[in-house]
Amino acid sequence: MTFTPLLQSFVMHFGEMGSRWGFNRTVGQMYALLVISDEPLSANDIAETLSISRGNVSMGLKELQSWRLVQQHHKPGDRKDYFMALGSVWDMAQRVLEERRKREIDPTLSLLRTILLESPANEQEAYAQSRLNEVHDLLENVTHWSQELQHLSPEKLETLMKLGAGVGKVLDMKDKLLPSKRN
Amino acid sequence: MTFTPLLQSFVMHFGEMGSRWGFNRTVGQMYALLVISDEPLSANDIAETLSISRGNVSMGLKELQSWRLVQQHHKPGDRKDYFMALGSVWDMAQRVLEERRKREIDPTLSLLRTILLESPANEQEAYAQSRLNEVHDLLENVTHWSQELQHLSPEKLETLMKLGAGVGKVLDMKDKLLPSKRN
DNA sequence: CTGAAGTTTCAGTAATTTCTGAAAACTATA
DNA sequence: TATAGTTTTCAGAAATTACTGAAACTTCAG
Repeated sequence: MTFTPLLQSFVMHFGEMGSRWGFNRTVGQMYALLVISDEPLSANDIAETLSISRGNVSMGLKELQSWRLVQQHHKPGDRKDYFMALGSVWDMAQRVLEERRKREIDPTLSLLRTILLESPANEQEAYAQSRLNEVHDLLENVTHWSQELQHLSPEKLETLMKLGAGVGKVLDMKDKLLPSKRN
Repeated sequence: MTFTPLLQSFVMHFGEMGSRWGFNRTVGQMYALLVISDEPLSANDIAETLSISRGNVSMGLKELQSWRLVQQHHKPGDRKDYFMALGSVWDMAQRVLEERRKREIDPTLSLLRTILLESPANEQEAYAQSRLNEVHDLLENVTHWSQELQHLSPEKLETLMKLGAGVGKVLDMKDKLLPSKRN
């Protein structure tokens, strides 16, 4: 692929942001490259384009696969592995959110559960537990919610987003129309 | 404050997770400590409890203040500064989300805007732009949405979360009942 | 104005993370 | 089975990030 300055600027930026998004610079660059490439790239293509070592590319691809953000692709009569970014932008966003939930929230949630099972040894622990209980409930809510949203179609999600704060009104409406259900 | 093993385990865990949440280990520990403490702590209290240097605490508090997660607090007749975690768990969550949006999404959004203003120099750039355009729209949607959600009351937010995927049905309902509005 | 009590800064060091490149391990073909 | 093309691994080097502690700074009371 031709790597013009315009494309380069995006790839480099994404590398910088990468660390904030949970992966390192080169992994960020690799992913950006795959996203904007109109054809699958081999590990060598990537290493050359970004001027990074072959070994680094191999590790980076492994990481991107663990995030399930890239797809492997084979060309007939060619032994090399080719890679491309996963489907739609929505798919990508879902993957990133899901993986981050797994890495950032799940472990904390499980620790909180065990902490909350203990009976408090003193005042201070009792206070801490009450605080942690709130955190636990919040994280659990967020987790459930994000899991359920994943089952919504992209169109519905878009409607929901466009609705924005208007969702408050819809909720009021629901309460009036469906008083049978709890909540 | 008494720093029992139970509390310690949480503080240390939060330190480890800290890096995934956008701040470093000690900042994570400091924040955890403030969250579970029932009284405001001085910088010295923090340094001692966590066995870290006074200078590090000073920098960490500065960072937590930049996230607007801690509040300064003065005791009458005492020149020391005391610190406590910000209000409710919801407030904390909002702050973290907002700050992360600023750090993770905003810069990318602004770069995407400038890239999309350029006219594509070749096939490859045209393809890249179409892809980046999708990313741009998604990020913009997410940004607007999260901003609007911040204006919803905690109770409404909780209702929305508990609703989960059920929100899809409510959206259908809305379309039937309010066919006048677009979307 | 002085000095005691406190906070912040920052140069240097320590710890951690990332990257390289050569070697080992695959894998398909002959 | 040998071998050529390819990918993976991983020890060590390089780069980055975090932490310490002493010095500089600030603030306030006397």
